[in-house]
Formats: sequence, structure tokens, C-alpha cells
Amino acid sequence: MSPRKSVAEARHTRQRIVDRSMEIASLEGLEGLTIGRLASELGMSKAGVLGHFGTKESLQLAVIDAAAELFARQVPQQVPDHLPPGLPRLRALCEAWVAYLEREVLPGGCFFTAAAAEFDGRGGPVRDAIVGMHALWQRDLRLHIRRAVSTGELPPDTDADQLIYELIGIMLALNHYLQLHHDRSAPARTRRALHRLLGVFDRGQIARGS
Amino acid sequence: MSPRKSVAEARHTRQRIVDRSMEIASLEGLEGLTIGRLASELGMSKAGVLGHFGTKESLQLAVIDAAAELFARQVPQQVPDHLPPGLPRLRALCEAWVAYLEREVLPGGCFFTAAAAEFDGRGGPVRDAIVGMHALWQRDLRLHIRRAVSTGELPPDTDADQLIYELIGIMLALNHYLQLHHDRSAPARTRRALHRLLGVFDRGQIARGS
DNA sequence: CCTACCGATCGGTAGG
DNA sequence: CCTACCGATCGGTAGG
Repeated sequence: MSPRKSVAEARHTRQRIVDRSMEIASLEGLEGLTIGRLASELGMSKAGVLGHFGTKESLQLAVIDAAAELFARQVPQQVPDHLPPGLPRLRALCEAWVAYLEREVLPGGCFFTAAAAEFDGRGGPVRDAIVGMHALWQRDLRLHIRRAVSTGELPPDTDADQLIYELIGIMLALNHYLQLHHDRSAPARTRRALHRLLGVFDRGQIARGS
Repeated sequence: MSPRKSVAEARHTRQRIVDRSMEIASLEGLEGLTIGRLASELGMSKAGVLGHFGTKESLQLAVIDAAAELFARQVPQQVPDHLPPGLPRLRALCEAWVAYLEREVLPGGCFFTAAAAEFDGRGGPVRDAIVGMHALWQRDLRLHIRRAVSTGELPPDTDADQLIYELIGIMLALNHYLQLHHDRSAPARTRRALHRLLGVFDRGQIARGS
């Protein structure tokens, strides 16, 4: 085999490992993900799996990065480019978010909700990476909200962090009801709650300061 | 030692095990809870710990029961008896719920949020017990909401399950912000969101059917 | 409640 | 990417 082909194959193998890891981690957690199980499910040796990452912690960090890329592809990149900035884009972003969770792209639901709950009581680089991803997403939401304020579609005294807080809560509830109760009416409840938050500005139902 | 004293001491030891287990499980999860760690932290042998429960699964189920008792003591039983049924009791219940999470009674935050996220992708008796506890709590909330509808304090077309959904979401967000981001402004955000849901009925902001 | 032990599995390494 | 191996720890048991 030429070196080039080996490199390409190694990359492919690495991606297979990461993809399967996201599925396992969404179901059993990033700690429940074990090298031995991964190896046997992929028909590899443990050393073959670990060789791509070095340590389990590096694997966990790689899985977090892959989950962030998956989310970016499935949610923000699904918002049509032609939508004007401001409230229309914010609404479309939230709808893409609901639709992503409804599709159950990962068998255990939202990767970052599961990872946050698993690592919020711990320390270390894995926890820090999870916190960082949540912070990035909140920043993204904040930009959309600010734009909607500047276009006048949201009132000038909108408390962006309060609105983010409530949006996150609604989505946490969606994941909770889908995963724990297998409640198929949860997406409709989510959309109804979103409509209350973002859909009827002129009835004064947007979150505001104090 | 007389048998009576032995029995009392055994009960006391068992309670010590369960109390410490709740703390560990709130931080590291019900699977991260291991017999060996528990034994060394309590200055006992593994066999001494396991003798009280038989299997790890039985220990996990006992911890779930204890966490439910703790929640009952700290939340619903904190609502003053003199409060009239209906909206005042529902509001007091939600305030007790926020205050409980704010106090950080368990170091890892809400036991049942962590347990639900950990076991929602699994099967078995532990998962079933967690689902059952969530169902009981939702039933409790539903009774309070229905009473507030019957007193006329909530509108007759109130969608109780929608309101429960949004209350759960707000509390999931509270736990998330406290545990992952150590955000001390989260309780105030929670109360603001609760006020929007339960505080200003006459402005038509209660969740309604369709 | 203890000591002493079981097989299985963990993350990781050596050497190829 | 493999085989073969390491010490540590897992849940659990025997016997007292």
C-alpha cells in the first residue's frame, strides 16, 4: 500500500470510530463509551482504536468536536440563506433545532444535553470542551436575538439572556420528553411554546428586562 | 450486642450508605457510583456495603427511593398548609422547587434530572423507576393546575400538559445553568419565567389549548 | 459486618 | 493496524 492510501484509509477508520462513538455516547454517555466495546463493535482491536487518539480522553474530545460539526450541519446550516436577518432567521433556526431533535439523528437524542448532564459535576478538559460548545451556541443565539432587536422585530428592552434561557429550557424539555417518555406530542408542545416566545411580539409576550 | 441494637445500627448504616450514594450519584451518575468507592469513603468493606442491598441495581433503586423522599421533604412539604388550593399553592410549589435547586441540597444538583439523562437511553428496572418518579411528579403538578382551573384562577381552556411541559423546561434550564455554568443569575431568570407563566393570568399569558 | 477471593473488564503499553 | 500483555478496578460470592 502506498502511504497516501494508508493515510486516507486511516482517516476513514478514524471517522468510523468517531461516528459510532457519537451514537454510543448519546445513549450511554461519554464515560460509558469504552475502548473495548468500540473495538468489538467495529471489528477492530483495542490498540487499533486507541492508536487513533492516544487516550480515552482524546477520543472523548474528538467525539465532542464531531458532535458540534454534526449539529452545525443539521441545524444552523439548514436555515435557508434567503431568509432576512432578524426574527425570521431566529425563528427558522429554532424550527431547525426542533426538527433536528424530532428526527432523532442520534439514537440517544441531543448529544450535548447528555454530555452536559454527565460532566457538569466533574472537572477537566472534557467538561471544559462541553461548556465551550454550549457557550458558542448561546453566543450564536444572542447574535440572532440582537439582530432582531435592531430591526425592531423584538422590543428594544428585550432581555436577550432571559430569552436564551427560556429557549434552552424549551429544548431541554423536548429532549427530556422524547428520550425519557417517548412522548411524540413533545415537538408540538415545543412549537407552541416557541410561538408564545417568538411568534406574537405585538401581544407583548417576548421576554423583557425585569 | 442485643439483636435490637444490631437492627437499629444496621438501619443507620444503611441510611449512611444511601445518603452518601445520593451525593455521589448527583455528581457522577448512578453508574459512576461504585461499591468500592462507596466502601472506602465510608470506611467499610465492599461486602459490608453490598450486604445491605444484595446487588448494585438494588442499591440504585434504594437511592432513587431516598431521592424521592428527599424531594418530597424539601419541595411539596415546604408549601405552607394555610395556602388555599389552586393558583396560590401551585405558585408556592414552584417557588419551593426553585429554592430547593438554588440551595444545592445535593452537590450535583437535581438528582432526577441527572438520573433521567443518564438512563433515558437504557432499559431495565432502574430506568423504569426513574420514569415512574417523573410521572408521579407530573401527576402532582397536574392536580394543582386542575384545581387552579376549577377555582377560575386559570382559564378553563388551560392546556395542563402544555403548562407542565413548560414548567419542567424552566426547571431543567435552571439546573443546567447552575450545574454547567455556575450561573448565579439563573434562579432570578427562573422566577421571571415562572411569573410569565403563572403570575399574570389576566394578561392572557397562561398556556392554552392550540 | 469482615477477609479473601472470583472472573470480567477497564485504560493503556510494548513490540512488531 | 495486530497480538499479547500490564496493574487496577469492577460487581459479586464464600465462609465466617
